[in-house]
Amino acid sequence: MTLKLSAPQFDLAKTLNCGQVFHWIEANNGFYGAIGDLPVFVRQRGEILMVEGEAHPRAGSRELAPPLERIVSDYFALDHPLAEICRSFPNDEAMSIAADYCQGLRIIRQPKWECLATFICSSMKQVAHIRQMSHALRTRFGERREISGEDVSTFPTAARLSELSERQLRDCALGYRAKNLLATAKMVASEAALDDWQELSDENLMTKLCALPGVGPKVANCVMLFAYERLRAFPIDVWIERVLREQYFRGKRKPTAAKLRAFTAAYFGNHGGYAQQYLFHHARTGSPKQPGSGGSPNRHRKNGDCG
DNA sequence: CTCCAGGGATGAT
DNA sequence: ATCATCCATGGA
Repeated sequence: MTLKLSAPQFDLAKTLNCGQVFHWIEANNGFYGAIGDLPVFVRQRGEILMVEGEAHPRAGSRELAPPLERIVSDYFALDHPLAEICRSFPNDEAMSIAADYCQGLRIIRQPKWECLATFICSSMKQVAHIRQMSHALRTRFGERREISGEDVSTFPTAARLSELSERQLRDCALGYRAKNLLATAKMVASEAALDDWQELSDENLMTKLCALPGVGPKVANCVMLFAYERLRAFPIDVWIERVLREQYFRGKRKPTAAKLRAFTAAYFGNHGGYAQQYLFHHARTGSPKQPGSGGSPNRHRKNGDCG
C-alpha cells in the first residue's frame, strides 16, 4: 500500500544524508530502508511523503501494531517544531548560514540499540565506511525483508550479536570496534534496558552510556541526540571542532575539550543538538573548501529561514 | 598533560 | 601502484 503523508518543513534527502543514520539506500527517486523491523520505501514529492510499507503485527506477536503513518512520522520527527527550534539558535552569521542551508533537516528518532551499535562502529570512520559496516551487519545477521521488490535487512538485535564471535564481527570490517561492539552487546543483553534509560537525566544517561565499551563522550552524545531525543546533546567531532575554533575561538589558543563543552552548552541552548547538526552538515557538504574527501563543493544557498 | 594503536576507503601523486 | 589522510576511544 502507498501512504501519503503531509510533511511540511521536511527534507528527506538532507535528513537521511547528514550523517545521523547510515543504512538508507537511495534508489528510484527515494530511499529503501527499515524503521526498526518495518521495511519501507520512502519518496518525497514537495510536501508529501509517499511511503510503501505494511505495519502488520509480526507473526507470533499479539500486540496491536501502530499505524504506518504514526511509525513514519514518529521516526522522522515530523512533530518537531522546526521554525521554533531555528528561532532559538544564537544569532550569528555562521549559525544563520548553516540554518539556511539545512532547511527541512530533522533530527530523527532512531531505535536505541541500532543507533548505539552503529555509533560504536563509527569511531575513527568516515560516513562511507560506516555505511558499509552497517550494511554488512544487517545483511549477515539481521532479518531480510522485502519492500517494493527490493530486499532490506533489519539491524541485528543485541542478543543476536552477543552470540557471535569477534572474528565474525571483524569480518564485517569493524576492525578493533568488533571487540567493543561484542562487549557492549553482551552488557546490553536485553534492549529493554536501553528503553529504561529514557527516564534518566542527561547527566546520568551520559554516565550510563560512557560505561559501555567503545562509548566515549562523542558517541554518547550522538546516541543521546539521535535515539534519546536529548536535543541539547552536542557531539563534538573534528568537523564541528573546526567550525567552533574558526567561528567562535578565532585567534585564541586551542580550546580544551572542557572549554568547548562549557561554551557549547551555554551558547547553543536547548536545541544545541539541532544547531550542531546544521553546523556539521553545512561544514561537511556546503562549504567550498574542506580537507580530504567528505563532500562535494556546493555553493548553492537559497534565502529564507526555517519557517 | 602527551603519545599512539587501529583499519579501510578515498584522494593525491 | 603506492602514499597520505581521515578520525574516537582507551590505555600507556
